[in-house]
Amino acid sequence: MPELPEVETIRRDLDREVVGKRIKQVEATGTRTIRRHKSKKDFVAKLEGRKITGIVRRGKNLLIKLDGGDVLVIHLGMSGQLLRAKGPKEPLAKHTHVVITFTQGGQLRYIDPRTFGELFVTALDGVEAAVPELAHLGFDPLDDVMSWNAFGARLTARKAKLKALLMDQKFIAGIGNMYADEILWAAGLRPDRTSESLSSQEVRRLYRAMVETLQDAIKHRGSSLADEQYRDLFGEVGGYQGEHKVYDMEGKPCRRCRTPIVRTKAAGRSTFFCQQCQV
DNA sequence: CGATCTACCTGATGGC
DNA sequence: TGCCATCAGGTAGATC
Repeated sequence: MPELPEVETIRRDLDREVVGKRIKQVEATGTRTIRRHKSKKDFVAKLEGRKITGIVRRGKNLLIKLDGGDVLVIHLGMSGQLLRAKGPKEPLAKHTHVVITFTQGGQLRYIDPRTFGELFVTALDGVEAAVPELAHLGFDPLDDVMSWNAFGARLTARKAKLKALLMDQKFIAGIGNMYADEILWAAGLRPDRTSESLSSQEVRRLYRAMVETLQDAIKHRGSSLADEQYRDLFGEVGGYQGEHKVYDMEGKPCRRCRTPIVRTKAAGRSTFFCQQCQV
């Protein structure tokens, strides 16, 4: 569910809310969410007593830096939520898998119905190389600013369909199914265009569309769809779903040309686009 | 190398 | 009201 704008929104919330706090107690229910650890005990022991010193985002991953040299890596998968709770008296939501209680009071809770997400603690030193998912990440569309020429060269080096390429974390880090569609609409490019077929003008349009769409989505604190599964740290829904031009808009008139938005499959995923003004 | 499928899970939705 | 199929924001791994 959560893509770059949602993860970045949570990162900023965590930056304000938990940095500087010390972990008093950790409860983990079940083992699937912490599957990289050999035991629940091992996971808990690496967290208890540690102070949170900073929060970094790498693609869709959150890195919670701890004093003592470790880092808590969190990926929310399709349905993961990080929620702040005032204390243990607040009722536990169904599918709560990890509860972190701070010495200063308050809790951080991890909820995940589908359990595709995970949490693990590892050494901060060399983490980007040691964890394959981080080591293989491509450039960050917002942090790693590059020239249109450089972006075009990367596109030409790969000969993939644009939709698949935008979602490929090894190429660009952080874009998923929903924002890939929104970016391609903003760029006026069909999802099945191949990356090496773009004119220099189209390369510029794609780059601008990518940066502006993601920045705009962060400004609106991300997208919560009909199920309102995505929530920020405080349990609030995002606002960018109201700005969607194509995603989940099958049959609705295109905002540029009034042609009904169509739904297809691309890269194995539901894909929405305008047949008229995406070329 | 890229494209396509499967698996991992629970829950919501729509057709009958 | 129930049952079944399908779909869902992600990703890794197998296969062609």
